Parts: sequence; C-alpha cells; structure tokens
Amino acid sequence: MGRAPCCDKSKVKRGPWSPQEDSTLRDYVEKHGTAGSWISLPQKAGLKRCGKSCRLRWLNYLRPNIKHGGFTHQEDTIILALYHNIGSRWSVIASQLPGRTDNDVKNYWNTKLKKKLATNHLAAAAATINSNMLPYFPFDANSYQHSQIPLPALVEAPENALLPSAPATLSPPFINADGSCEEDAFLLDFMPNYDLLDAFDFHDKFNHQIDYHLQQEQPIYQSFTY
DNA sequence: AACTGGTTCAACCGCGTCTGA
DNA sequence: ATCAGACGCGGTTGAACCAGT
Repeated sequence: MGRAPCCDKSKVKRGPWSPQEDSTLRDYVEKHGTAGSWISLPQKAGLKRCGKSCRLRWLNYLRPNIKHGGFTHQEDTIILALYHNIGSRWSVIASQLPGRTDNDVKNYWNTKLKKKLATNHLAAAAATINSNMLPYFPFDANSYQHSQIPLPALVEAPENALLPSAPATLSPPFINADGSCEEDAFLLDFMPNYDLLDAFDFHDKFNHQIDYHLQQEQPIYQSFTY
C-alpha cells in the first residue's frame, strides 16, 4: 500500500510540454505567481497537468535566466569540489551556479562529468580541494541539513592560508633529480588544481606563487604558504 | 537507406520534510 | 503532539537524437 498519488493520473496530461502549454503556464505565473499552491495552479491556469509537473516545468525550463548546456570549466570545478564535500546535494550545488537548475547539474554530472572525472586529473584535483581547502567552504557539510537555508557565498582564503600541496602526480619523471621541476610538465600536470584555484578566486596569488617557485628553482611539490 | 547501440535530458516517481490546522 | 496536504529533492525512466556500421 503506497502513498496516495498527488493527482488523478487518468485526468492529467503527461509527457513533453507543448509550446501552447508553456505559454499558458508562463503567462499565468508571470501574472499571478504560484499563488502559494502548485497543486491548485493547473486548474486556475487552465492546464490539464499535475501541479508537480507544472512546478518542475517552471523551475527547470520556463523561469527567467535559466541556462542550458555549455557548462564552463569553472562550473565543472565548482560542481566537483562541492560534490566531494557534500555529495549529491544537487539543489545545494545548483544554488552556487547562477542560472543552473538541480536537474541540469544532476544530468550533467551523470552523463558527462562523472566520466570526465574518471579519465583525467580532475579526480586528484577535487580530492586535493576536499582535503586541503575544506576550511574555506564556509559551511559544515555534516550539519547542513535538508532545509531552505541558503548556502553562504564562497569566501577568499585568508592571507596566511595554506594552499593545497601539489598532487601525487607531480612525482618523477616531472621532478628532476636535484629537486627542480620541469616548468612545462609542472604546469601541464598541475593545471587541474590551478583551474580549481582560479574558480575560487585564488588565481592571482597562486600564479605569483608558481612564478616565485619557478624563478627560485625551488621544488614545487612542497606545500605552498604565503 | 536501414539498423543498432550509446547518449542526452526532460519528465516522472516516490519519499522525506515542512507547515499550518 | 498529531495529522494531512503540499513542497522539494534525488533517483530513475524512456523518447528523441546521434554516430557508427
């Protein structure tokens, strides 16, 4: 004995939305809002749809400023870092990406990003972020309960912050016998982390740090401090 | 051109949580 | 404190599309 369905399936239309239905829903919501009840909205708007279906269509497709597809590398890194910290909390992750919906982020993760993660350096980079940069995510993933509390904006690390150490992939043959580092190899190999840092506004500081280490010919695989 | 297998993504489902009576 | 209805979420499905043969 399951729970009662939210509406009579035999009396509502299902499947893809027509342009006419989209137009009807958009016009109604823009004029009246959701009026506090999605369940009663279809009847008021003159739609033969389930309220939940209307809500989903509006949130994922019709509401203003929605972006579809074309995820940037910066968005990739934010998704990765948050996924490693809080898991499949798609709505929380989407809230950090303006114009993205939880459904979009979830689909993107399941169809593309997961595969990408399995095949390149991003895994190591995300793991590094997880262990070394977690203090700079200004929330506690364990105490962040299923709720409407908005996630605070990401913050810049303090001046004396300890940056992530280079990933394990920065081992020979990229490191020379005397401890110096092949610049090109380093940058190529470290690029995933570099991009992650860029995403969190560390770009300039970290760039200077790389330049410094390269100029000084110091081993770059040691930890970074300001 | 026709078929097949893989991919994408909009939409659905059902459960947990919230809220108001 | 309890309950029922509504909401919001993550997991899953399946039709449409694409690429390869």
